[in-house]
Order: sequence, then C-alpha cells, then structure tokens
Amino acid sequence: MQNDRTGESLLFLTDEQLRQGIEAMFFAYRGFTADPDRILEKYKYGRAHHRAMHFINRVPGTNVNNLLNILGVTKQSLNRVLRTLIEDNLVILKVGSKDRRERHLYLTDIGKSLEKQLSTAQSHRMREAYRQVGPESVAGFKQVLEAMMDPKLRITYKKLRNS
Amino acid sequence: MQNDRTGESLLFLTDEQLRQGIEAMFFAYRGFTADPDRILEKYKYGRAHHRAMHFINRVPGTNVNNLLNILGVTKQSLNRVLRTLIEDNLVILKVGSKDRRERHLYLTDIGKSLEKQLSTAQSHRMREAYRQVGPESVAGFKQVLEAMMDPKLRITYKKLRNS
DNA sequence: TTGGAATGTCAACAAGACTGACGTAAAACA
DNA sequence: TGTTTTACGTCAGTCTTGTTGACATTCCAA
Repeated sequence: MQNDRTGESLLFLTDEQLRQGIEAMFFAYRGFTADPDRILEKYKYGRAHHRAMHFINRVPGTNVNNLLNILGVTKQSLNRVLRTLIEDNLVILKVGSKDRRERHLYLTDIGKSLEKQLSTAQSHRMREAYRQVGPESVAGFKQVLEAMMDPKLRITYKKLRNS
Repeated sequence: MQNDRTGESLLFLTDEQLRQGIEAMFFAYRGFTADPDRILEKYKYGRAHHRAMHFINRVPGTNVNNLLNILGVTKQSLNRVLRTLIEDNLVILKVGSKDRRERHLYLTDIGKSLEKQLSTAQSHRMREAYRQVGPESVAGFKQVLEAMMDPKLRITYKKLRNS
C-alpha cells in the first residue's frame, strides 16, 4: 500500500526535499543534545556518560556486551566511561550469579537521580515539539526515523520499545 | 489550532512515547551518518569535513563567520578543517572584493565531486526512508525536527530552505 | 583439562571539540 | 587622521570520546 504511489505526487522525493531533511536532522540533533549537555557540564560528564546511564536505566541489569551493542562503541571506550560512573557511585556492577564472567550494570540512587534530571530536560524539549505538531506528525516522525536506522539497530530499537 | 486538543487523545505525550522518540533520534542519527562516514574514511576525512563541505556547497561564497554560525563550532576548530580542505584543493578562499577582510569559500571541482558523493550516499538512505513511509509521514518528520531546534538555528534552517 | 568467551586493563594515538592569547589587515567611526 | 572594531588566522594547551593492539584473568563448556 505504502509503496503504491501511482498517480500520486512524488514531489516529496525531490533532491531539495531530501536536502532539507538532512539539514533538519543536523540542526535538530543539536537541539536534542543541548539541554542534557548543559547539565552534564556541571557534573563534568559528557554525552557518553549520558548515553550509558540512559540505557542502564532502560535495561537494568544489562551486561557489558549488550550495552556495547546498543551504544556501538568499543569496550575500551565504554570502560573508561563506566569506570568514572562506578568511581562516582552512579553505577554499580554485580557479578552474574549464573555466569560469573558477566557484570550486570545498575544505576545507584544517585545515578537514577542524575539520569532523571537528564531525561527530564531532554523530554521537555521533545514534549514541547510533540505538543506543537500533534499526534499525526509525531507518528510520521517516528516512522521516518525508524526507516533510517540500520536493520540491526532497528531490531534493538524495537526490542527496547517492547520491553 | 494545533494547540487546541480538547477532547483529543494525549497518549502521544506519555513518558513512554517521549522515551521512544529519544531513542529513535539516537539510533536514527547513527544511520544518518553511517554512509558518509564510510566514504570519508577512505579519504581520511571526518564528519567535520563533511559538514563544512555540505554548507559551502549549499551557500557558495559564504564567509567564514557565517559558516561558523551555521556549524556552531569555534573558529579554531573550523580552521583546522578548512586548512586541510584548502591544502587538498577541495575548497578555495577568495578575498572579498567589497570587504577585503572577508574570505569567501567555494568548493573546487574536486570538492564538488566529493560533496556529491557524500550527499548522494546520505540522500539515498533518506530517500528510501521517505519512500517507505510516504509524504504525510515525511511532513510530520520535518515538523517535529523543526520544532526541536533552538530558535536561532531554526531561523538559520529556514533561511537555507528559502535560498 | 583445555579452548574459547566475556571481561578488564594498559598504552598509544587521533579527531574534533574547547579556551585563551596574540597578530594582522582592513573597515568603520569619531 | 587616528583609533577602534571586525574578520580572520594561528599558536599552545586541554578535554572527551573514539580507535587499535596487546595481554591478563576468569570461568563455562566441550
């Protein structure tokens, strides 16, 4: 159905439309990260810390490998971030009870509190945007984003959505 | 009109919906940059070079200050990128004829060719996404992104759109 | 019991962002 | 005309976040 566009205007597929989409992504992503970035600066953390905390909060007890796959960075890179979060008592590691090689990650109460602060700031901007444009536009927004993901990440995204 | 949602479902504004939007942005941005990144790697350039080339192509003859405002980085950061692009003959500087303090930036034919390669790769993914979801969703996508931008960048975005 | 998987650590490096300071040329202004 | 401001460039140093490669430890499973 969606691919059957016979007789329908294809103006939305012009180079100009695509260029606009590219620039919209670029400028919007700056807004998307701006508010959390300001908070993180006060705590001397970076975006990498935010991302780690977000997904540890989202999937409590996740192991390092799983988090690595979600974040798409090397273990060395993630490890540096996790080390500071653990040192600062925002994250705790628990050795797996079934497989004791695995480390399960959890936010501490302090970690949860900072994560809440960050997600509140980020959600606030998104809520305003959603409210301004209405539910139909929001649905379209998500559909395009989902279609732009790499297949593997799309699966990850959907799994998170249904958990 | 858009803000008048009396009696309308507000389910699209739940925390869960907002969280999904946040994660969709995160995963989609990875897809958004993946294809150009692969090409850039071959030429030993980075995302910063791509962004500079994109907007120099978009606004031929722009001066450095204007580009700085669009990109939102410091002049030192931009300068490092521009220097390599000029050295490699992808970009040329022309001293302003009216105000000789200004340097106007242009892509050379080689620069245009690489920019074309990058934008083709990036557009391809976006075109596929657009095609899959249809024009109404694309309109919604752009509306949400525009609403998420910082006001100053929204103005920049609109100016580019109308030029 | 041994191989391989999961994890962690050390070292080195690079891109790309930042601040601060300084220099030069040219325009604008008083 | 002389001074100030603007535009741009550059040097130096720092930080975050990513990379690769090498190697150690732990421990499950064949």
